[in-house]
Amino acid sequence: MGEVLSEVKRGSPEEWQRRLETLAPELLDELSVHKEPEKGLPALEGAENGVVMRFAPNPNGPPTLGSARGIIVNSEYVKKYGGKFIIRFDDTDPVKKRPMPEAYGWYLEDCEWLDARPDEVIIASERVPLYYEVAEELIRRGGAYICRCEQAVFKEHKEKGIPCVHRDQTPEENLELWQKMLDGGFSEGQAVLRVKTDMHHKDPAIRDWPAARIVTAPHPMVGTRYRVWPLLDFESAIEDHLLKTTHILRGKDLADSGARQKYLYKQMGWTYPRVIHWGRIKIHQFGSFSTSKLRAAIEAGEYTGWDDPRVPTVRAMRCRGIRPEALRKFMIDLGVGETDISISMDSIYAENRKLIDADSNRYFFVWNPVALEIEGDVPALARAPLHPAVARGFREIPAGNKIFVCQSDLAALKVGDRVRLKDLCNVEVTGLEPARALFAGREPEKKMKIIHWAPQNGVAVRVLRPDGADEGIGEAGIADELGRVVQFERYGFVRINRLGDPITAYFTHK
RNA sequence: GCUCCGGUAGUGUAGUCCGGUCAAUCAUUCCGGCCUUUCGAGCCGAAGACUCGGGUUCAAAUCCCGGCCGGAGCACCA
Repeated sequence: MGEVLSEVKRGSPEEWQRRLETLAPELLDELSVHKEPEKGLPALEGAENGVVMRFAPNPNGPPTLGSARGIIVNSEYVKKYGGKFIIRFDDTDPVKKRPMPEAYGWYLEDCEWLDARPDEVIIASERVPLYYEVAEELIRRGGAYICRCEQAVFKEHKEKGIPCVHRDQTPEENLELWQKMLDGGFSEGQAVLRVKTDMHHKDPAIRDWPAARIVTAPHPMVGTRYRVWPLLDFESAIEDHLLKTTHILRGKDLADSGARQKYLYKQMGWTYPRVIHWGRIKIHQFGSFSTSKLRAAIEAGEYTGWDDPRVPTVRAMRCRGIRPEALRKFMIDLGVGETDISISMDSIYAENRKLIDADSNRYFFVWNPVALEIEGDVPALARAPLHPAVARGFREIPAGNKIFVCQSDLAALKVGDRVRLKDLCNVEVTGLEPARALFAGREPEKKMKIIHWAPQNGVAVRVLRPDGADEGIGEAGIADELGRVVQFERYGFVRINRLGDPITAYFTHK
């Protein structure tokens, strides 16, 4: 080996290249081929013949940006490999994660908007009998038992790794107790269905886990039809089998579910889907978002609703003029890493800006307006392009000797300064309190500071931002842009959401 | 406490499985400059990273061991 290497060292690279050319030219080609990074999502193993994937939210509020990631990535894989994309509502807790009846539709709407229309929609609360069937079969096979330990007692058993007395009940006894649970022979907390795993499993989180419990409170969708409700691991395990799910994308918080559910799969003779975990996502501008916390804040009146621009929901993004394509591209670029990530809205904004810039008409909006009197021959009408680069025509803005400018622009000026009023004329400042100026020519001059302005009879505009609100005056044409995204020059992009006095716009981004 | 999973520029991300093409990709952000009748767009340029320590090897971001840091689970929540 050492000999070979010292020989290699003696030759020049060029010499070796020549030798390689004669020996194996095909290897040389290989050298110059740079592995192109695969665009989009990483390949899924075992996806060659199509996939069945599901996104399984609890409908206790509308989709957030976190949900959007799940919707987009799952649906994108289905687009990529063919197959089926399923939305499954895991709404099996009538109390602690009480579903919101409206939220089911909200999810479907937002999926549609995100270009992720599901091929199938499943609602767990409508399929409880299916879970009962599996429960009974599992009991018959000796894979589950009715545990009547008090919660705290079982917890101790679990920590110490010792089975409780109920673990040895025969299937017949368990079947009888199960029936008693269903029939109302037990009250809440008195009995629970437990899946047998291994009380000596080294990870305590895996030991005999609960599969179903008694809840007597009415469920918002099915009322009091059921008094025994499955827990997530049980419901989800069964559904994934019934739906023939091939790949599960699962948050790291559910990382133990696979290990737990595999005991059930083994007992039932089912094949477990492939699982990919991903980390938690946080957004700088919003922090982490839990639907329940949001719900509480909205109910407390801290926000105007689920589409308040300060809130990280898909509907809020929609109202702010974020395009679904921007969200898709962004989420797909994130990939499916297991690390927890903390991202900035700036990246989404940058993506969105590329999409909306060419389509957005430009308008003047003056925030914190201050009146400016101009002496001289100011044109009565300004003609400004709707877009600086795309020929889409012009907007006409009444001007004249009295207009409005931003207080902050005025504050940066002093008497004697010359400034360009965009698309109108030049002026020379002659006074500040009150603000006065003198007409100073119509032709633009190089290097002159340029500010925008608003007409005396403009429309009142209120911009709601994630970080507050701005009020001011805009040109009248803004009223023609309801529902569209426009750019307020030198301010940023906004979506015109409501006409009226004032017109309400949601801030999109700079 | 027990168990599991991560750690590449400010933020994300590619590369890690199968060590050499990596003086490490792309995006975003930031900073210069140009251009522009917007502080938008565009163009040019710059800066910026392999968690640490050992080991294996001719060669380590990549393999092994240990430390540190971070996250998660151990609910009759999802």
